[in-house]
Amino acid sequence: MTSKSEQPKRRPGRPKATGSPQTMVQILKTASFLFMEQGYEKVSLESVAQACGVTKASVYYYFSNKAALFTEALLFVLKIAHDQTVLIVNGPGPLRERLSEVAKRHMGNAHIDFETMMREASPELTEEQVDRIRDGEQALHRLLASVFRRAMDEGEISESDPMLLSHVFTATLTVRNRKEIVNDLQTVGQTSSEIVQLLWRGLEPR
Amino acid sequence: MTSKSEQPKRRPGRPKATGSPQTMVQILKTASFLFMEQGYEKVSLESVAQACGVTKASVYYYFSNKAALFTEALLFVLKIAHDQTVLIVNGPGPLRERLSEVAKRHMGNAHIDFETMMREASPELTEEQVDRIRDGEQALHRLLASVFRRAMDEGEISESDPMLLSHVFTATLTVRNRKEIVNDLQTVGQTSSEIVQLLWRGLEPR
Amino acid sequence: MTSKSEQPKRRPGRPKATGSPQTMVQILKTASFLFMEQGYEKVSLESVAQACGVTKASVYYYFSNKAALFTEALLFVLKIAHDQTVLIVNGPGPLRERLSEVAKRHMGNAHIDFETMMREASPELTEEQVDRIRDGEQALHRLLASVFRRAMDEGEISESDPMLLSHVFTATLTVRNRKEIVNDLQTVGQTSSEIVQLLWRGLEPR
Amino acid sequence: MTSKSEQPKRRPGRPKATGSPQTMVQILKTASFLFMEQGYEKVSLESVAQACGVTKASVYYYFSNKAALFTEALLFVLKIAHDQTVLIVNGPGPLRERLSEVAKRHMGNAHIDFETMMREASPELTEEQVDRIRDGEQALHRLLASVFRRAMDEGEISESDPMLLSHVFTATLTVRNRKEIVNDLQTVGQTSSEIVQLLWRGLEPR
DNA sequence: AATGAATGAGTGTTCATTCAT
DNA sequence: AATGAATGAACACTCATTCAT
Repeated sequence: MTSKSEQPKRRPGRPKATGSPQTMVQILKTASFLFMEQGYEKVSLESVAQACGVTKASVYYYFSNKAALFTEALLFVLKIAHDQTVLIVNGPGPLRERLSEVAKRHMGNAHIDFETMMREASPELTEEQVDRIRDGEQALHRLLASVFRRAMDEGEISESDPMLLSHVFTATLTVRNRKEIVNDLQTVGQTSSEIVQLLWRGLEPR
Repeated sequence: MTSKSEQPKRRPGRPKATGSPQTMVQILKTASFLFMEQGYEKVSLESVAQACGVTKASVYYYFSNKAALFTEALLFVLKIAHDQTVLIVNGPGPLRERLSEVAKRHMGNAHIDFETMMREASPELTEEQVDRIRDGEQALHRLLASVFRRAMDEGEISESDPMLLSHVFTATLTVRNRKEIVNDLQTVGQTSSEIVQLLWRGLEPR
Repeated sequence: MTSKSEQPKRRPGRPKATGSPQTMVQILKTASFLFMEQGYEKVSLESVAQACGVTKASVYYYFSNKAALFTEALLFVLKIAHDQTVLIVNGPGPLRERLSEVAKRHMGNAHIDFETMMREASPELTEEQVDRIRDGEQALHRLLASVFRRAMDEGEISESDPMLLSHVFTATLTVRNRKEIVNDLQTVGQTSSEIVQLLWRGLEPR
Repeated sequence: MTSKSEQPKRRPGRPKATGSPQTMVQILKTASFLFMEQGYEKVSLESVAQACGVTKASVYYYFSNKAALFTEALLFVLKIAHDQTVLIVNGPGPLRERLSEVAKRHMGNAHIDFETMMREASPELTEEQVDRIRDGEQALHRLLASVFRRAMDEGEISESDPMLLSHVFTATLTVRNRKEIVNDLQTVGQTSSEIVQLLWRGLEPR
C-alpha cells in the first residue's frame, strides 16, 4: 500500500491490481463463495462473471487467469477465517467453549473439503501460488496450534502434538458436509458442540 | 427339436472369452483409483481408457456413461473397504488397536474427501445412482457404528452417538491428505496411531 | 434362386445371401419400416438389430454395411408398393376411383418423403446402389405413367406428359405427412379422395 | 450523479462493431442453405462453421445450440419465402401466372421436403421451437389459402378447401427435387409452368 | 475500465465397422 | 449362423483465454 508508484513494473506477487476496487472486490467475494461451494473445476469464469453482473473479459481485466483468481479468492477467505478465529480464540471463557464457537463458524462457511479442493486445483496452479495458499492455510493451523500449545502448558488439556491436533480438529468439522448427520441433529450449532465434546472427552471411559 | 434340447442349449456366437471380464474389471479398478485420487470432473474417460490401454469407446462398451462408471467404481471401492473393515473390526485385540488398524487401511487408500466428491458428482448422477452409493457408504458407517455401540455396551468406551462417532472417526482420517503432517511423521502407520490415540484419550486432562 | 451354387463367387448384385432366410427377411422388414419412418441417418444398425432381437454383428452377417441394408430395404418396399399398385390399377372401375385407392394405400405407408430420404442417403451409397433404387422407383412411375398414357389414348383424361403427371400425383400424396391437414379431415381415406378430386377437376372453373 | 446522467449513458466497452452482425447473418444464411439442402442431422455445426470461415465455437457464440440455430435458420427462410410470395401474389396479372411465378421461386429454393425435415428435427427441438417454426409455415399457407379463397369468391377458380389446396400446391412443387424430371425439361421455369397448368386444368377432359 | 467477438483444446457420447470365435 | 469385444472417426457442446476497441 506504500511504495506502489515507485517502480514502473513490479512482476512477482499479486499481479494486476489496478481498476476500481469496487468491481474487483465484488469479483473476489463472488469467486470465493463459488469456489468454496463448488470447487475449482466446476466454477467457470463465465459463472463468476454472470454472478457479478460483468463479463468474462472483465474478470480477466482484474485477474490474469483462473488460477490467479482462485489463489486470490482462497487467500481472501483464509484471511477472513483467520481474523475471525483470532477474535474467538483470544476471547474469554474456557477453551472448550471457544473451540465450539470456532467450530460453529467454520461449519457455517466451508462447504467443501479444503484439501480436496487443493488437490483438484494444484495441477493448474504455479508452485508459487500453491505455496501462497499453503502459507495462508498454515497460518490458521499455526494459530490453532499456538492456542493448543498454551492450553497444554497451562494444563488445560493433556499433552500431544499441537499441529496434529489442529489438523484433526479442523478435519472433524467436515462432518458438517454429511447431510444425514447435520439433518438428524437439526442445527449446526448443536453438531459443533457435540463434536467438540466428543473430541474433548475422548473415547476412553473414565 | 432334433438334438437341440438335449444339450444345455449352448448359446450361439462367440463365447464369453474366459479372459474377457479382465477388461471390465481393469477399467473398474483404474477408474476407482483415478476417481478417488482426482474426483469426478477431473477424471476424463479418455484418461481412464488410456490408463487401461484401451479406447474410450471400449469404456462405453462396458459402462453406458461417465455417471454409470463412477457409480460402479465407487461401489467397488466401498465394497472392498467394507470387507476389509469387517475383517479388522471382528478380529481380536483391544478396540483401540483395531481402530488404529482400520485407520491405517483407510488412510492408505482414500485420497480425497468422499463427501466433497459426491457433492461434485451428484448433479450428474441419477437419483438412483446417488442412492446406491449412499447405501454403500452407509453400510460402512453402520458397521463402525455397530462396533462402537457394542463397545459402549461393554463399557469399553464412554457413551455417545455411535453414528456421529463413526463420521467423526472417518473424518479424522482425511488428515492423511495433508502432506505436511504425514511427511513430518514419515509413516502413515504412525500417524494413524497418533490420531486414534488423540481421539481415544480426548483433550481433557485426567 | 436357380444357378446359385454353380459359380464359386459371384461378386456384383445382391452381396451376401446365405443364412437362414428367416432372420434375413426379419431384418429386411424391420429395416424397411424404420427407414421409411425415420430416414437414413436416424436409423442406427443397433436399433435395427435390437428391434429384431439379434445383435448388430448379425445384421452385418447378412448385409455388408448400412448402405447395402438401406438399398435392399428400399428395394423391398418399392417392390411391394409396385405389386400393390399393379393390382389396383389393373382392377375394374373408373380410373379416378382406382387412383383414389392407390392414394389411400401410399398415404397409409410412406411416412417420409422419398426424395428427401434419397438426398440424405445418396452420399453414402455407391453409384450402383443409387441406380438400383432409382430403377425401382422408376418402375413405379413408369407403371403409373403407362396407366395415364392409356387413359389419355382412350380420352379418359386430357393430354399431358404422363411421367410428369405420375410425379405430380405421388408428390401430392405427401400431404398426408402434414398433421393439421390429415387431422382436420380425420381420415386418410377422405383426404386421399379429396386430393384426387382436386387433381381431377383442376382449379379452372367450368 | 455528476455529469453522468447528462449523456445518453454511453455503454462501456467495445461498441457493437458496426460490421459485426455480418458474422451472425452470415452464419444464419449458410445454415439455412445447408439445412434446406441436407436436413437437420446431416448438417454438422463444424460444416456450418467451415462454410462461414469461422470456428465451431463462434457459431456457439451466436446460437446456443444446434436446435436454436436450426430454428432461427428456418424462420429466416420462411420469412423470406413469405415476403417473396406476398409480393408475387399481390401483383397484377391472372392468378394462374402469379402461381407459376410462386412455383418458380419456391422450386428454385427449397431442396428438401419441409415436413420430412421437421419430422427429423422435432425430437431435438423444444416445444416452443417447434411451435415457432410451425407458425412461420402456417403463415405461408394462410397467405396462399387467402389468395385461393379470394379467387373462389370471384369465380376465378372452382370451389374447394383453400387450406388443402395450399398444401397440395406446395407439395406439387417438390417435384423439382426429382432430377430426372427437371433435367429432362431443362428449366425450372418450364417445369413450374407445366405443373401449374396441370393443376389448373385437372385431369378430367372437357 | 470494461467489453464483444473469436478461438483452440478438450469432454462426453454415438455409431458404423471389424474380427476372432 | 451368430456373437462379444473392440475401435476410429465423428459430433455437439464447454471453457479458459486473447484481443481490438
